[in-house]
Amino acid sequence: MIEPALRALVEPRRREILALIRDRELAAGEIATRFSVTRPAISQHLAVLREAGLITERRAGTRRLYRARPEGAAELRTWLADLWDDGLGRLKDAAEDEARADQEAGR
Amino acid sequence: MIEPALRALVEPRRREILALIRDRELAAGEIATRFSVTRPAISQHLAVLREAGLITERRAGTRRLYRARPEGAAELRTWLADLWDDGLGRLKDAAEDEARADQEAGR
DNA sequence: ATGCTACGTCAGTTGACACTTACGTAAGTG
DNA sequence: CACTTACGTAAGTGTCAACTGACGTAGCAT
Repeated sequence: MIEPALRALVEPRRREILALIRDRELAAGEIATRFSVTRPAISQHLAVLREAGLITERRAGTRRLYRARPEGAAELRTWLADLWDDGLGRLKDAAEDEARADQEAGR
Repeated sequence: MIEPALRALVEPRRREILALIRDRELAAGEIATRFSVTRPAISQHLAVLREAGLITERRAGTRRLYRARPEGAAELRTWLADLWDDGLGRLKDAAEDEARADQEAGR
């Protein structure tokens, strides 16, 4: 399930949206005014972020308030950690490889 | 510079490639045989991963050996941590500046 | 009911991306 | 030298994602 999150975070505007609603709630329209794209575009971005589990939606009257969802990033972070940090000797091995590569390159 | 890394990781095959060369070196051709796509496709994936700083390339004769580069993920992980855990709002302000600049530029 | 506000959604266009085939190239082998 | 191996690169194609403009809808007030 990390794929939707990664795909959501690739878009620069979606990352900016996340930063905007990281520690304060904002309505869709308020978010849209901060960007140069049209309001429907922001609405679609919010849908992508919501389906990725990265934000929460709360309805208040005619408005919809959004906020970043911290748990959404947890899965992504553990996946990222597993991909590289698993096991202990990997960094050492990589360093040895680089040393060997430098040597063979005649540096 | 997190954008190239994110863009590289969105592709499922590139993530599989990374997992393959996480703790062992592999030649481009050997990697290609593990997938159903053609060898040039894998070569293009490797170029994307290399430009994102996620892998290292080492030439040995006519072959090119690839391996995951642990440091490549460090930047991505700190960015991910800052996006949610940073209590000071520095990243948020930066994003707002970007959004405002984007808007004022009329993009 | 009428009107207004703050949204989401649909339809269509454009640009980016992954893929294929064909070609070019550097390093080793007879 | 020619020949093969192990690659990267170029050109073209199909697909998907982001955008715009038009439309539909829920909530509130008059």
